[in-house]
Amino acid sequence: MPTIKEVALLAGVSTATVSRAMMNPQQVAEKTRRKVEAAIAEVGYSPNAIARNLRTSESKTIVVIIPDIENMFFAKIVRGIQTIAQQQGYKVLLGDTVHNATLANDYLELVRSKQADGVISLTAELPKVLQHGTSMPMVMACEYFPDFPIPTVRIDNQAAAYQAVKYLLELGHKQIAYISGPLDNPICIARSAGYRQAMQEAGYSINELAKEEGDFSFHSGHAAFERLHRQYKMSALFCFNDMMALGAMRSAISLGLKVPDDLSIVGMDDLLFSQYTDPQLTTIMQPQTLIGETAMQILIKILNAKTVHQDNVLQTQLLVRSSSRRYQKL
Amino acid sequence: MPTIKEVALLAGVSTATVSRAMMNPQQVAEKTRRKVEAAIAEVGYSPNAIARNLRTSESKTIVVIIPDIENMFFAKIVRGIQTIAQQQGYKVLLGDTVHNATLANDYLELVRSKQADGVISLTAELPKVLQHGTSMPMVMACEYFPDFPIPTVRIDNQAAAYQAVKYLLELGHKQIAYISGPLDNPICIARSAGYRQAMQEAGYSINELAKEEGDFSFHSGHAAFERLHRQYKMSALFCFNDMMALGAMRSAISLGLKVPDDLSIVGMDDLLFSQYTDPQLTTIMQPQTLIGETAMQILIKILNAKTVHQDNVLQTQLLVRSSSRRYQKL
DNA sequence: TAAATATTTGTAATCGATTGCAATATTTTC
DNA sequence: GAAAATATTGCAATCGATTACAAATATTTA
Repeated sequence: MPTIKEVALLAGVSTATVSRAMMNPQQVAEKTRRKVEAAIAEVGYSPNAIARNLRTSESKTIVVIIPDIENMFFAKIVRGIQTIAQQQGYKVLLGDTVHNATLANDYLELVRSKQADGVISLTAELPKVLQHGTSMPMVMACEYFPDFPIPTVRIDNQAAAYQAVKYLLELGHKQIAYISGPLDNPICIARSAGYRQAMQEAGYSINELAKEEGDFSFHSGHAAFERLHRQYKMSALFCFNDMMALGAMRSAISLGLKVPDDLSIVGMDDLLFSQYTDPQLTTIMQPQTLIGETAMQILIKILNAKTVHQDNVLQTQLLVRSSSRRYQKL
Repeated sequence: MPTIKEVALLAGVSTATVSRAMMNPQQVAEKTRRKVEAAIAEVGYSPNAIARNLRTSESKTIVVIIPDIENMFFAKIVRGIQTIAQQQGYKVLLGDTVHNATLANDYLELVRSKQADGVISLTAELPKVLQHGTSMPMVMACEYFPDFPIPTVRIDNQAAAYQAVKYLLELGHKQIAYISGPLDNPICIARSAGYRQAMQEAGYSINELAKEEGDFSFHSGHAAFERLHRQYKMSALFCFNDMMALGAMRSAISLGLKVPDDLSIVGMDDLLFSQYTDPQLTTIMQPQTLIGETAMQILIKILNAKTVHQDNVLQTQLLVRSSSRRYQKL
């Protein structure tokens, strides 16, 4: 790999001039610049970004930490991030943690070690960060830590769950079960609270058997429904995300239930596929692209001005499709 | 951010010793090492990887270039790559190109500029590489350049398509249409050849109207089928991937067709969802995890030994499910 | 034409680590 | 206890760029 020195030699100038010809073309004379450019082309020079970053201590790169690349929910968010990043000249690198906090730390390491300027985390599985505090430029999207003040972009999880359950109640359902994500996850705690709020407002008591835990994956939704079906008689089901809702729906159908006649299902997210399954999935839509765009905009502000932005809460919307219907006695 | 100097000062040793205490603990005395470790902990030191990489000129990071993060096909491949990478101490960064060759080049730049040691490309949209030749450590997976000898992991695309179409022919279908990906894409060219091979072997001529072009996305499959349906009367459809097959299936159903009674559909890939749609999708399975694992293993060999490995062709398998059935006169 | 000013270029320090070599300290051997 | 062998440490060069500052050159002004 040719270095700046070889270019300088060939062009008959100093390395400083070569560097300037690339970084601030206007401050080097037309003629010299052309010589430099020719030399660059001739040797096929490409600057060593490592050396440059070491000197300038910025990499114009940000890292997005994703808990599970197989969950389609994150795809659109990433696209939103990319759109803004590209406009502002930032590269976006994705790190898939496979739900593994150690791996997440490896990606944070990229920022600590100056290989990236900031992080957007789509996962809350970040143990060490908490200990070191919020020292690095970082934005959380979707997930959040209730007690640490990291800038966050998210929805009102409790209100969204409340809306979903309220909708089912208004359809006349009384036995409403739900499939949660990991129980210790803040957004799941908030959504559970929304469920309870709606049920209690309607005067119904909370049955512990009406709840099962999943991990947001299709398979966990499938398995959770099988357990639910054995332990609790329900006419409606609310799932904390669409992947699990789709899994539960498949499970219900293969257990001989008709959706929505025997079981109404409401999910959350609004995935690409959710409107194309049979039946089409009723769901609480999250503005995925907007979440990504907003997160990146906030991160850029932090990087530029060190401004600390707080919670951004975006709107959700109930999309009624054909996986839910009015309650009917069986 | 504390540097190695501050650690050295605090521990009362030289920076060299601190460095060695981290890189080769066995060559520094027990007592000194403990002093250093204590100092590191006290100031919260974390080595600047940029500086380290500059000196060692390796980053223990590889980049995976993905054409479209919304296409679930790539998720499992990425997982396969990660599994092996992690075992070997490599970090994996993903770059989503959104089908954009310029962005792809940005990611290749990471390797040229020594921020990453190598690339696995899951896309063939890499114009500049061709000009510069295959100078960097690189493996292609799934896609390939027919004329440039980059180490590749892939399936036999022609044989796979042949197998799919042959299967439909054996079911008695004669009017078999197909939805291709981008027509200039090498794997699409190979799959088209497989289609033609099967049709011609069976003694059928090729009807140009039996073909439509998509871009591997769900929506393009949906749109392509609407065009096909207007221009060609078919009893069976082969799609070059599952995303398009699922889109086409939805389109067919919403046009009032029964699958598989009126139309048999065969896809390719075997996505997570493919076995859970209604009807379940018959497809040619690609060994996604294995593709990823193999690609990473080859890349590691290249990085270590500079060995040049050639084409690796992996096995596919026809998975017969309920979206296809024997031809029946209507 | 000389002085003043502006433009262009070069010199050398710097970013934060790693590492070859030399210097020093410790242990072993006789 | 001295010499030899070995283990530990430090000095200083180095990786490949950027950039403050100074020096050289070109341009304008009087």
